[in-house]
Amino acid sequence: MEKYILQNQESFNLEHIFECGQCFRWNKNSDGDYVGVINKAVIKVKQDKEKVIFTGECKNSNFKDLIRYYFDLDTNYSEYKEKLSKIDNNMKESIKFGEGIRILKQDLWECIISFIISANNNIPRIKKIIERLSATYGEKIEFEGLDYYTFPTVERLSKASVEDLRALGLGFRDKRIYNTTKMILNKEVNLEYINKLEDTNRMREELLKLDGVGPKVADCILLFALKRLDVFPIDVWVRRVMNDLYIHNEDENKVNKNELQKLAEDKFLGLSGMAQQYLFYWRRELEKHA
DNA sequence: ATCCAGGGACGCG
DNA sequence: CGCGTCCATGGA
Repeated sequence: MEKYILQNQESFNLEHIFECGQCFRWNKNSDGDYVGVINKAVIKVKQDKEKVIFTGECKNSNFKDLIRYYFDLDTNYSEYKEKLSKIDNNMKESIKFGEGIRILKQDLWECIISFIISANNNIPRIKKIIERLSATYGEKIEFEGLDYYTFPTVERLSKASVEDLRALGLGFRDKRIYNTTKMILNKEVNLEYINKLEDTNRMREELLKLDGVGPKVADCILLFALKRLDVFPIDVWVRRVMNDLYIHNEDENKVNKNELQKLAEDKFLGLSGMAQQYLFYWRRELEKHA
């Protein structure tokens, strides 16, 4: 059993990190700890007061390095928060609410499949589908007496037929997952190449070739797997909160997407992805508890 | 029953 | 190009 402890880590709150919509495979247990799977490692995270304790099984890589990389611990989020807080009171409020958010560095392949599944779907169901996908095509790992599953590899998932996928409850997304898996397998779209690209728009261009990846899904992948903080994924929640705060259109559904994209770009100065996370979490949590 | 969910593909003008 | 429509599924 590996162990790593953080003391007085700035900007780190488990609820904020795991409930802000960026990831789907972390679940809170009865003790309030979160357990999740990163690559081939099952990790448990416990937070009390000024301490964060990571424990887990990790065979293929250095435990501490994996944690520091995945949780983006070498980035100072206080600087982001300071910059964004200066913009207006809305940002100040949303950051106060989600002060412990960090952008996880998620695996590109897993992120692509996960967000294709997210299309016209809700978060609890997205999580269930990804679990079924992992339990069926992933690798079983035992941890503290429970079974966990790695996210399936490209090779493994490529063995699934459209019908196999449909049986997992994917709905109309079955064909998209099937096609995208094939395109990645045969390097029609090369993930290693995308990972090496510098330019955000070149990256997006490549991602948009994949079946089921449109503007919103591409931006989520850019933000959550490729660390592009200058993108602004617009979903129903972001549209809602942006309309409430800045646009005040009678019908939020009629807010023009391009206009909204430009507004975010101008307002959030290269940190629109961070702003999007604070706003999304803030608006969605308030609605939950309303 | 009807609506909605972290949208995208497709066809049309 | 911009816009409407359809797409499976399950929970509210």
